[in-house]
Amino acid sequence: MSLKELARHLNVSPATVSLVLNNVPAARAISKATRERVLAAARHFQYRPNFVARSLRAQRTYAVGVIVPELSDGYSALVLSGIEDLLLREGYMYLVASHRHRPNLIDRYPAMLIERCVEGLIAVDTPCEHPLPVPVISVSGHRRVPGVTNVVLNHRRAGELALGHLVGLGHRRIAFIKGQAFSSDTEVRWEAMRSAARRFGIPVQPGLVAQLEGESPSPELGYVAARKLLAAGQPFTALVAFNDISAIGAIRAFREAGLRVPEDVSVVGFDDAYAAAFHIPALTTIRQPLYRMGMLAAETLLRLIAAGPGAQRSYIKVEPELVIRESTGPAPSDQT
Amino acid sequence: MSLKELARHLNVSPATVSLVLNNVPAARAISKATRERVLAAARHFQYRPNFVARSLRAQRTYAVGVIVPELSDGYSALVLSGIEDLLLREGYMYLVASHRHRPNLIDRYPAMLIERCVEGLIAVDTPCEHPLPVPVISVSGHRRVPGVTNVVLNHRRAGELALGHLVGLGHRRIAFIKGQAFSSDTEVRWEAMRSAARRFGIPVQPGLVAQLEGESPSPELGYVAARKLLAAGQPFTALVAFNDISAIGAIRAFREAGLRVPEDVSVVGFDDAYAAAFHIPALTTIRQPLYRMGMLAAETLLRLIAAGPGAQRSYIKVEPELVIRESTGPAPSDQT
DNA sequence: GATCCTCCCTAAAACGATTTAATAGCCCCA
DNA sequence: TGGGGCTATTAAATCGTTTTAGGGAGGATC
Repeated sequence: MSLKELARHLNVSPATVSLVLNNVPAARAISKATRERVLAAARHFQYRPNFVARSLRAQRTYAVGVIVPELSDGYSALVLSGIEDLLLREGYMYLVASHRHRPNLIDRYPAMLIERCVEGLIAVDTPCEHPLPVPVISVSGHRRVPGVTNVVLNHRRAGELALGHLVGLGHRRIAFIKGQAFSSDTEVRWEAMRSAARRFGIPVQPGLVAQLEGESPSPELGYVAARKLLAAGQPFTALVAFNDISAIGAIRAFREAGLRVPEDVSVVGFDDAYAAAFHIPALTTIRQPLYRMGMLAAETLLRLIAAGPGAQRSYIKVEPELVIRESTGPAPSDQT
Repeated sequence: MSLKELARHLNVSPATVSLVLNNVPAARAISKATRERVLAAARHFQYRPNFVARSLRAQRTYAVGVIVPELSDGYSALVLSGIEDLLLREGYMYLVASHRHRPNLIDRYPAMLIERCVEGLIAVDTPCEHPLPVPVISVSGHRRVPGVTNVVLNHRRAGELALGHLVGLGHRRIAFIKGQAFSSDTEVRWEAMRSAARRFGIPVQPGLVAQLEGESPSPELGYVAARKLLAAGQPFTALVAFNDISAIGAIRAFREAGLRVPEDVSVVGFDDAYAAAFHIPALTTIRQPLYRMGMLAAETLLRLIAAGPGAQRSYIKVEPELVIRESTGPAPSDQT
């Protein structure tokens, strides 16, 4: 039932009904009797305003778009939870699109969402190169692009936490698994690790660095990378993995090679995904406040939408946290 | 830039522009010269039709709503991936809402989505009791509700696969972890297990049945349930868990109790989530084709939308698959 | 020169709301 | 009796499209 029909039924004009139902200041001019008649009828017919019509008129959709690489990788899902909670609380909803790292989709999805008249965009671990006609928040984006606000982890601190922990346990020969080239955090995190290593006086040997390759969100990639590290033959007593998932894969590779974790090799993950706490051994990891990052992104986006184009910071920083569990331990004394 | 402005710029009527751009049959009546002029201008100004206006006019939004309990639980995310792939391919987008099992949200979200003019709804592992004015697909729904089509697993077969595998390995004392009361599959799966046990002549002892309690999507719940089973003191050599996540928690509990998996206890999971293959030990599990279930749900929904109200089946069944990995093995001979 | 095509295009009415300026009725007062 | 000031309501424009019925121009036909 439309507002017009409701008005006809009541023998008043659509304007009257609209004024009353929206309870705008101008509605004080409507007599109390009419007001109540309208409200009663609306209730009786369960009138619900048509959202599309209203959006058209008001030029507001109360919708934002979210672009993620992959829904089922733990990382995006957690950020998304934070985004969702904040958005729904504020009366917004969101459209999701996951591009699975396909470059044509990474280009097309922002355009598609904007065509759907979203009021803003949140890109999670997804590069956004081109300025867009709506405010954009990039979670884990690091490039300075006009109109884009980046929500980033304090990676310098993250590097310190990870390496500080290992160095404190006596490790000196530390291997690394870098993220995939397409992951927004890869470069920044790698730089942070290198610089932390420098500060701790730990050498970073080329033979002790592997990189994740491929797009699957499974531990397989970490497994493959760890096997490469083992194959390289250069001894190490600890590994810092790009994320928890790859850490889990690496642990499996170590185990198959007869190495115990943490007795022979300590492993530090990253993210603190659900899986981390309940893996065997439970993962020591650098926690990213992913849920909070999602909330922060959404909150900032709504603020930018409300403020109109213009004012925005380019960086919002959140702090990592070291979570010590079972996958790290003292460096073995019989270093070979 | 709107169609109207474009028309003014070209000195033609909006109707002409619309006809040409939509390339409708009636556009053949527009002279080739005009047609090309319009197309060129549209390209030049990068004209994009306003989706909201078009939706209002056509009374179509090409959007559907998806309701899930939780985004970050592996299960929903996989189903969602399937849903997304099919929807986007067909030019649809979707709005997500996750209710985290809160009853008021389970009631409100369908209404909210319908108010947003979605053309249909997919409920994943979420009860939908009331008939709604749009077609609804329920993934893992089992109740027969008018207007709701259920996409379900062949649970009878799933029970056979799980118990058949264990019985084949010599297990007779088998423990179970049932799902939470709120999970749509809990009852059906439990019935399937009981009936399979009956067919295999395996007794189902009350002391060997625990139930997941709580809403966290972490393995914690399985851990707690397994500890209850251990505390009950009744011996068992195998466990069938409600899902992979709880199986992982259970394995941790067994390990803490000094039991080896699979040497002392075999564990069968359910779902075949990403975590299953890379857990240590890798999980033997009953695979649900979650991605395909999502696709199937979306495909069916679009078909129902196209067909208009009326015709729909109430059940669509998919088949489970036994995936044998490391968490199951021969029953220990020294049964106590 | 009236009639009838054909060809090309447009006016106008939707879709369902919101909002602004205007109006109709009424009372009061000079 | 005319105007001023209320109060209660509404007409009409608007948002940006789509679609249908129809109109005008020009040439062919009778």
